[in-house]
Amino acid sequence: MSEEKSIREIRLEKLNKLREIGVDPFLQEKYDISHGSGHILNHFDSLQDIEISFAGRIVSLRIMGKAAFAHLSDGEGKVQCYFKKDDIGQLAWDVVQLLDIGDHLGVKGHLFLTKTGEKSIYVKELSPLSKCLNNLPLGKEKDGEKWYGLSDTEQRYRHRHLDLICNKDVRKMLVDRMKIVSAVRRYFDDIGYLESETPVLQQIAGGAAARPFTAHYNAYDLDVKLRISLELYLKRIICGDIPKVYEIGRVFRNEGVSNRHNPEFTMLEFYEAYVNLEDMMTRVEELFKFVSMHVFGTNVIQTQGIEIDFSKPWKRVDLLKELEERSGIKPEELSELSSALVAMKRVGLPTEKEDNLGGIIEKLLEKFVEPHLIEPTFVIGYPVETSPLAKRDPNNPKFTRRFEGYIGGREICNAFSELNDPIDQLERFNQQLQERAKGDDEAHPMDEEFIYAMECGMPPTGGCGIGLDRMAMVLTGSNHLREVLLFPMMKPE
RNA sequence: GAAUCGGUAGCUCAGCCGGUAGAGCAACGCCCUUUUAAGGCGUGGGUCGUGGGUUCGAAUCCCACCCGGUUCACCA
Repeated sequence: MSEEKSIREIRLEKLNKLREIGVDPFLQEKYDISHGSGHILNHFDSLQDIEISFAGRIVSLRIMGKAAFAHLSDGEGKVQCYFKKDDIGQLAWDVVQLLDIGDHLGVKGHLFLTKTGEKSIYVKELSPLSKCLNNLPLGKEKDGEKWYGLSDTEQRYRHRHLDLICNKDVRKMLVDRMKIVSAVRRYFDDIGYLESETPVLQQIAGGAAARPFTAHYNAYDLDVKLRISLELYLKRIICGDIPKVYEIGRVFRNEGVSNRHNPEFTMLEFYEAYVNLEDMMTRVEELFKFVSMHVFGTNVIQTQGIEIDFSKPWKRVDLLKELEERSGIKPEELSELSSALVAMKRVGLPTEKEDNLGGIIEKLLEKFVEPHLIEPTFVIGYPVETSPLAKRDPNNPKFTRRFEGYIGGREICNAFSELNDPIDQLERFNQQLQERAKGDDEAHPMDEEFIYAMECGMPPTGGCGIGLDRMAMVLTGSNHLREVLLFPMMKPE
């Protein structure tokens, strides 16, 4: 307000001056780049005597009388450029005076070493490629130590482009995440899976226990929900005799935000006919190994202070046995609701809200077992009440042929031998409806079309779901889901 | 939803036992033809998250609210 001229106004004036001398940065459509920053710095010696053209954002600028230095960043890395008035001429020198940190610039010249030994471009020609109208929070650093930058978390998430420009480690993590998703696709494509795209707008949001978002479709005057999982549609594709299918897609759950939760997140689900639970374990093992190798070039990654070698098979444990080992509660105690409640009380957990045996078992699992599942582990055999879409275990019909995979104490995947018996599936849905009637608004809804598809014949099938964001967290060693989400959910300012 | 910490210049922060604001970087001007956290001299820039209250006087104390971080709860 009281400021004579804002930075934006000053920069607009510079833009106009550039236009007056016939150098309009916004008229440029392209710039031929001979080498990227990595190539220039890594192959510096062999690039001597060659004309180099390079382009990037000005991230530092030092004008000294009749010469100037700037660092240009192409995102991957930055290269210093040297401008000397006598060599570039008056017009180009005038242009240099009108440059700012944040502008994009193209340069042509040859490589040389400065007095202090920095690999640099001796510029002969330059070409402004865009004008930055704002003051960018670009920090300075020396010897790896950083003095300034953008560190306010709120600003970083609200203005992610600034975060990407200013924070190299942030950029790397988000780029790694993109590469992870790409590698996941390649894994499934290579082994003959077909990628599908199923509806996001659904009338019955099933496949998981979660509150959905709702929307309204005007043309049909119809209330619709945003999907909470991919499962039921993908299994209908299996029923249509496409035997290997996967989808990577955004799902939406109307729940809170935390370190490990965002209302929209990316789910990977894959289904394969004629295979079972054990085959799904192999798939998960192979997938993590493949992705780790293709993104990081190694089977061994560091996450949360531990080292994980994905060339080794994951540990396999039985849910009830592991629970007994960690809590002392015997499997027999968990065969009836009444005895389970007694056991739960004995180990010091509140029992008031519990009226579901499966729910109790999962709660005990969460408290006693999950924190210990540091190395990659499959926990096998989940209760039938909380697994309405999984085949029963023939040896113990109160449990299912289902497993969850854990790394670093965090749930990574959920898989089962898919229930393909339509009679049983209908019963399970009816049980879920009873739960819903009792007030559980996350109980699974009835989906008659899904039942119909199954009645037409569904082959035995193995299926698995993986939260890709959580997978990216593990592989990048991040403690926060938001660090691997480009634009996490934020309340309006 | 609960506890707790925070919101001061474009950025990173200081000031907070009440006396209406400071630093570094960024910006502007001048000098400087191999600098690199370039340097030297000078200049400008803030409704101190929002709204109330206490007070002669509030960035500072009190209350409410907004936004964010962390931990917990919820999320099978």
